[in-house]
Amino acid sequence: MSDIETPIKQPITGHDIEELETIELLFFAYRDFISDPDRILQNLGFGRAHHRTLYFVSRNPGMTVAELLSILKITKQSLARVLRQLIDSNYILQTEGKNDRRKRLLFVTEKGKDLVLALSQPQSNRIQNAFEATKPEAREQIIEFLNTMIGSQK
Amino acid sequence: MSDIETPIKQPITGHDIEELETIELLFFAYRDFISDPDRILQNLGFGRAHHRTLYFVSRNPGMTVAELLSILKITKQSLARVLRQLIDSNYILQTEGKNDRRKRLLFVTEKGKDLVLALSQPQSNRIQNAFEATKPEAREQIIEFLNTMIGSQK
DNA sequence: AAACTATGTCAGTAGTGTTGACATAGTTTT
DNA sequence: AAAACTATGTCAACACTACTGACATAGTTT
Repeated sequence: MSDIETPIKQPITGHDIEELETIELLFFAYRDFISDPDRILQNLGFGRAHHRTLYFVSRNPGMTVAELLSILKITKQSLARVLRQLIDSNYILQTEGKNDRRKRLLFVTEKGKDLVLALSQPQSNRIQNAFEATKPEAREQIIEFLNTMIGSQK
Repeated sequence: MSDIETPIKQPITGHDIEELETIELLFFAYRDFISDPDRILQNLGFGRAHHRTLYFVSRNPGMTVAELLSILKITKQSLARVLRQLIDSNYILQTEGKNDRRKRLLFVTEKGKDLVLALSQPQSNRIQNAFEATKPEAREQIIEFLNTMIGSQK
């Protein structure tokens, strides 16, 4: 029982030390990557969810609410507030589907497009700098690495 | 004025299209990367903040609360709740600093170590798979890429 | 007409984060 | 020794993002 309260004084490590260090790297990289647009969003009273929504709609004009939900992997109720705010403040607009009038097709407005570009700019710059710090041949490999990180694990 | 309500029907793009695509890739990669341990945490009633706390303490045994705060970049009050829960449920323990008795040195317990390893395992596997999908020479470049992503932007 | 689909909304709750204020113990400076 | 500073902890109030479950409406498919 004293066993349970013994402090482990050595850093956790193991055979997969390189992977552990990469976990850390990913945490820091993502934290800082996301911090750039956060500052802009704060002035607008928006959060990260607004950013993501705006981003994916801008990249997939005319996408439906259901498609957006499946990309973001959040619930309808979580998206609802965010989407409402973006529509009410004229960053996004909805049109009825032509074939299926139940569907709401999502588009960014000019205002929305401007915001997306402003939000993405610091992130683009950050990525560009990071690409420039590596060999040109490495880009493809980095993209491959990230692609393999995606999806459910076998 | 009708201008403001014009839907933008073309996907946002630009000269930095590769960077835009990488933004997306990073979003998906991080989302899925973090989803593995999320499932384990849920069963314990913990969240991501618990994971991060446990992780950094395990990697830096004897770190102080202040050091942990500056790594996580959150406020003392945010950490307090999480740290209290981890201490109360015996995953982390505190000892007084030897030189400075105001400081609280943080350690994981055996129980804490076991949990960290369980949480990190799927992430390690994911990273390992991703590394294996790339050329061996690319590892170094990927790490360099991630490192350059970190920090405040010039 | 019935069943299903896409979307929207209501109410309640959880986790993580914030700010500001204040308390206590211990250390450093004067 | 008193004053100032530091490390930590805690209280209250609040914001954002997510969740679940239930229900409503309009439109489509069977």
